[in-house]
Amino acid sequence: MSMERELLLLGLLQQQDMHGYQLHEFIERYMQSCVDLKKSTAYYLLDKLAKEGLILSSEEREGNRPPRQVYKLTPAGQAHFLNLLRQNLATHLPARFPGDIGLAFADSLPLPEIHALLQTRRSALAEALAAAEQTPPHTGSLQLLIEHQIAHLQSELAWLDGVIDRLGHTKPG
Amino acid sequence: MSMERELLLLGLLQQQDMHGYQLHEFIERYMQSCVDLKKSTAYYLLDKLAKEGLILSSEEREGNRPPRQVYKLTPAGQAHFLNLLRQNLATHLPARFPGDIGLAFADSLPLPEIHALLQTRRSALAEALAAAEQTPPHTGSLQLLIEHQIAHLQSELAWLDGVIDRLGHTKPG
DNA sequence: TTTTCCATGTAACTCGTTACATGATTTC
DNA sequence: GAAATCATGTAACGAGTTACATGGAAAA
Repeated sequence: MSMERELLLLGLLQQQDMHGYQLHEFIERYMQSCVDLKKSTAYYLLDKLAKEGLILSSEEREGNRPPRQVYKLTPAGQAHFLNLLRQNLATHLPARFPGDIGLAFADSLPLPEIHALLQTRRSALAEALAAAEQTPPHTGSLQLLIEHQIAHLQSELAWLDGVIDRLGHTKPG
Repeated sequence: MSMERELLLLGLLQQQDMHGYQLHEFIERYMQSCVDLKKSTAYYLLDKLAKEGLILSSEEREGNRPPRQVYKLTPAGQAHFLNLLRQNLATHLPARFPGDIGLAFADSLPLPEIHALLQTRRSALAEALAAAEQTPPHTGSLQLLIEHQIAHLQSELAWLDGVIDRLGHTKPG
């Protein structure tokens, strides 16, 4: 499993014991900006971490709800978490921009069409930025992620505007 | 196959007929900022595109070199390419930041250590930026990708500096 | 009463990577 | 003569997704 997903699950469990459903819900709600983790994948990974001895599960039940597997870090898990964390903090992972591929081939379309298409992209981007800016403030480190997202989207928007601006006065190749 | 990889291969072949080795080399050299495509994967995908009738292969040989499969777009491939291109240009694909996961859990380490680790990350980031800035200018649209990369890395660096700055005067939670 | 929520999981599948195999050819 | 380059491919593997199955409880 990728080091990010591993770090994510161990990190959340290090803050608080949780069951799979709960973990997935939290990630979807508050961390969709940095990870995308499907429900089945979450369960699968928790199983795996348990088999590796990094977390322990214990069955709990509350009222008449379905029983849940609550996970907690083992000492080995805690140590592993800290190592992953150090590695993650010390590393810069370059981001990829799949949207650039289209730009690389934009010459294949007539200028007015490129312009219209990029305007559509711009709208989507601006909307994402507005959504991020309206996110209510969060506690501690989660707030950091939101601010990062905003800073990034602002930079993207400025860049895209520059591209659109220059579209008009390009010499045909 | 993901729409980006498909667009990438069709787009390159639309500009010029090429064989697998050549395609892979070009991508590695000039487009590593937006895609990572392994050699075997390139061959595999070309096969697949051929089976789908989007490209045609013909064997060529030059001197005593090993024979090569040179690919060219079919009319269907050309049409498909244009559709993918339109879709790509009109869409904003949100970027993910796996480096944020570590930040979300940074409270688990003592402040001086976080500081040191983030300084290491900063160095790597600054180096990537310097490398991007020293890239010799390219023709047409490829230049766009480089400029995007630079703008993005500058924004990332500014943000990271802000984070490091604020590290000192955080109240312990 | 139908839908949504809680809670977990399995089986089949796709995508992509790794590692390996081949073999001639040019460069050191 | 050894290493790197050109050129293609296969087989095995791994990670992750999709679609599905289950079943009670709460909400509409």
